[in-house]
Amino acid sequence: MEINYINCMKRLESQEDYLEKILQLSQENGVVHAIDIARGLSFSKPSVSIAMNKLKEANYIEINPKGEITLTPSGLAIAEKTLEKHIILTNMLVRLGVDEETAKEDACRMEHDISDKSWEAIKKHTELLKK
Amino acid sequence: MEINYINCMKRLESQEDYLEKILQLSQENGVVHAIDIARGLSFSKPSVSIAMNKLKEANYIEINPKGEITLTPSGLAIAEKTLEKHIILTNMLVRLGVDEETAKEDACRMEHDISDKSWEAIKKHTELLKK
DNA sequence: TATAGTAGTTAGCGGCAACTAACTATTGTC
DNA sequence: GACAATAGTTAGTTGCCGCTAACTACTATA
Repeated sequence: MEINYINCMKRLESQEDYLEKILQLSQENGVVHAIDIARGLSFSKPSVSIAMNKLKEANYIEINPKGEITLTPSGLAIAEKTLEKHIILTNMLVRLGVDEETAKEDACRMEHDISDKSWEAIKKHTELLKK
Repeated sequence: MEINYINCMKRLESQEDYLEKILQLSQENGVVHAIDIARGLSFSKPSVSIAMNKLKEANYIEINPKGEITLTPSGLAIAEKTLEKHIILTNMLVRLGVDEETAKEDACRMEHDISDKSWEAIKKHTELLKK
């Protein structure tokens, strides 16, 4: 098999992790502060502070004067897709016989690597399986 | 679903890429030099030179005075596993309807993220499919 | 009201892994 | 033998993304 190594580069996956966490926290608690993200991801406050500024610059989140963080439509789109990937990949692995712990860890990394094209194919397949 | 973000950290994936490429080149051409790797991965010579020293330090490769690079048993083990993941993941995606180009690109990233446990499960599943 | 705790920021650091520029050493050809 | 091409190395840079230390600002309580 011929293997093409070009375009193997990772996208900015830390951003996806942050956005996914913001979505998850907003679903659980409503309001999201930087400190919640730091606790949720086990990162330091400065790491989160800097990451939030980058996400704001990229127009993925908004931060009001109270420090409340909300996803913009484009940020929400990424967060939802990433979270969905996380959940479905975990389920896929569990169905294959992988223990939940390991499945979650692997899904957490793989969720950043799957192109939209492959993602659509996987989703279609899991929907077929449900029937 | 409860999601655990701890232990989401990547392993050293550039090393796996290098080892995989060395195996592939040795299968194709026999002898492998740093320059072949640089061309194969579209990396600069210095990048490869430094990476080779690290792989040598880690006892994954040996480099003779002529500059010929060979995999040690431990390096070969990683290379074979990574290459196998690459191929099987690509095939999986293609079977799901993803075009070959995209499948290869995605497999190239995902191959580094799958734990041994999940990998065994995936392999078992693909072997079942063959029957 | 003084003091302590909480949230967020700024400055500076370290590891990883790519890069360019510029060097050395070897090989091969006229 | 000289000169060019090829292979590899060294030095220094960049970007990403964590970190700690130390600061500010707000809040809440004795």
